[in-house]
Amino acid sequence: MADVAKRAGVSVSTVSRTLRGLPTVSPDARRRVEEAARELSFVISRQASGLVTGKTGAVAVLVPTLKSWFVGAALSGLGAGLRGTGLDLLVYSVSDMADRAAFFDRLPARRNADALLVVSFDLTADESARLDGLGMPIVYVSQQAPGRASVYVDDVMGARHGVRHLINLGHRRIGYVHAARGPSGFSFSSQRRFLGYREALAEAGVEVDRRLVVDVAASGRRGAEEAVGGLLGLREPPTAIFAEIDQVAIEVMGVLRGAGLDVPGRMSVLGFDDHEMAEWMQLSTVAQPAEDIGRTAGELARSLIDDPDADPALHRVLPTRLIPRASTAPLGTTAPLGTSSPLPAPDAPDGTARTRD
Amino acid sequence: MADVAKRAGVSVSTVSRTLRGLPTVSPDARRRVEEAARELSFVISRQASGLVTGKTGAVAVLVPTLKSWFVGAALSGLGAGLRGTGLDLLVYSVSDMADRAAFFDRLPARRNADALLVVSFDLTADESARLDGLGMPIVYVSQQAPGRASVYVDDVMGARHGVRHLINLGHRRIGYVHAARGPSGFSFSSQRRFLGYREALAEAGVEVDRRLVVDVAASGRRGAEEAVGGLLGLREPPTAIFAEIDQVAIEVMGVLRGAGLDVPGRMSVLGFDDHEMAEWMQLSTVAQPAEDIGRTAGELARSLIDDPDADPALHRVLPTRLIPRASTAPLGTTAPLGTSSPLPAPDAPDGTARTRD
DNA sequence: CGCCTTCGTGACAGCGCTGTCACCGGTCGT
DNA sequence: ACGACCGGTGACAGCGCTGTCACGAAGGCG
Repeated sequence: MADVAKRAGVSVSTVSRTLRGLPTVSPDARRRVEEAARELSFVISRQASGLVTGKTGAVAVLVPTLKSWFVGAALSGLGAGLRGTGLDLLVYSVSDMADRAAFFDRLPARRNADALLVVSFDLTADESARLDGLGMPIVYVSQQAPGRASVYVDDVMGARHGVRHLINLGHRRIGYVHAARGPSGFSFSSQRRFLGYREALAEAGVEVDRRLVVDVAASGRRGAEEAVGGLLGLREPPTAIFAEIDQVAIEVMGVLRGAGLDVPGRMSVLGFDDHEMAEWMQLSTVAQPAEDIGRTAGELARSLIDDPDADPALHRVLPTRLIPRASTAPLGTTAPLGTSSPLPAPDAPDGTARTRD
Repeated sequence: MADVAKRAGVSVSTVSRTLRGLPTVSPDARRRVEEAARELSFVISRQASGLVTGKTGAVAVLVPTLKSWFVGAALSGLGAGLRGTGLDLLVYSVSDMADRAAFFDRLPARRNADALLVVSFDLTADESARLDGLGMPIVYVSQQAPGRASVYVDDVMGARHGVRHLINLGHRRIGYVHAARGPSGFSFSSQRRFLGYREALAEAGVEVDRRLVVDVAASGRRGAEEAVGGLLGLREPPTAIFAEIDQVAIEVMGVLRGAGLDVPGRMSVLGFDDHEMAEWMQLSTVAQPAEDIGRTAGELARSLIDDPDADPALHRVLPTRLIPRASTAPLGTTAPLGTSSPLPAPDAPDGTARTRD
């Protein structure tokens, strides 16, 4: 910085003021400083400025994994939301138990970020208390925390709309497939989606049949085969299946088609998420705006950082959106064997939205 | 830190030494300091220590997107590789052109990280030069840069093995589907995989038929339909299709099955990546160890940071691995309509590896 | 024309650490 | 028994910035 000052013929104070965009700099000095800074490709050291301002210029985000579609999309939106704010993104991916203990023991985010975002992370009471003691703004993403800022999607409503869509198509026996995920995250959405399923059935006067509710035990094909097998083995099998997440829905579709059952002719399948793959597979699904969630969380974090008086317990609930594609159809429709889109010259309209609610 | 010192009854110097793990601290003092630090939940401020040591304690990673399976997996591995080193992970996701210009103009990573990892990012000459002038260690991931450390997979060999697998199954007319991705990344792998395809054919004495090589223009089903339609419309259509990436392979499978063509009975399909979805879909593929790539990159970065004498141009080439699943089969096999795994009680062995090379 | 205000600027302390140096007591070698 | 040595410790400067204060010059006012 001293170099820049010398080159521009001003003091370091003026350089600092210029580079921070303070108004009390003459146009002439400003120009000279900017030029000198460019020539020396000088950038301010966050470390040094942070030392005195007490700000780090970064937000930390704690995620249970980086290999999930949702986390990737949320981070992507978060990055977009932070752009132009000068805030950097510090990612702590904490999956196994050893990492986890280390993270909560050392709390490396402390003092190294201005805010912490916690994404889909199932916290123990101890961990939660530890974060509360952190003394920095926290935003919970895809989960709720009492008294803390949160951004999440209305999973209950989403699931209700999804199931209602199936009901409107004439389905009454609707299977539900829980996604058994690790112990580390996502349980908030999981519970709420199932609640929405039950509410939609109740609303339609359909009783919940526990035999129609199954778990995908393991990840991978095996679990889906067992779950679907269980459902099909019932005396009264379902005519539609609602899966908690798209991944499971896609596995279910694969298993059904592999067994020669046409989707949606013989079985409608509905997912939740709008995973990128859902479109490729023509899966009807309840979309959650993962990027918007990230972006919103970023904005919330920023307001918490900039404005100490901001309500630290602000909740933002984002809407879901039903996207009917070709994996759901009215009850009783029996499509030709094989599925919707023929080739090479498609002789049917594109499979999207073949019905409406 | 002064608080900790007071509480432990020692000087700040001793606290600093203890917390940094220097050996010249008596066991007694060490214990007292650690206790005091825990009680006050004190963590060292990277800002302040960085100011004097010149290290930031973070590595920056530049990615073209966060919504790609590969990037997620690589970051995940990177995180694992960095764990225990005390290095934090700073993520710069730069996709659109405006961001990009801003990033390379301001180079925010400068002085805020000890090393920069550049993942699958197609750089212009100017950008490349700008990074070279950064004066910090750089590791290129999933791409090569002359004179710079790089970690990548042997795409050529991977594609060769994949195509050889198809050839060993008796296929001779093998289609190739390019994945048209954005301008921002992945072109390195793209070129190399196609090269491997051609090499494998040459090796087997099969001439490359340009009509068998198609592009998926848009993302989404539409592009795949056109590509597959083009292939099937040929006088001599292929009997197998090799897709540059799993995403495209899965779309291709969906289109084929949607058109009533059995996979692999009528058409074998092979992908590249081993996207998580590939297993769910029983897609044969050439796996690239995305997490290992990330981990290796992290190790490389660390060695570059710790050891100034380390070769800044070290290349690490990781192997691919062919994973035959149920989407490829010997030429001439005609499976029953519908695919491999029946239900509820599977009466055939699991579809994995129905043949070997 | 002298006074007060405003604007632009420079000097300087100090943010929380680390590296260096000096120092002190005890142990070892001769 | 004496100096050399070493493990353990504290004092202190200084890393690169920012915030505060003081100051001179220019402009506005009575």
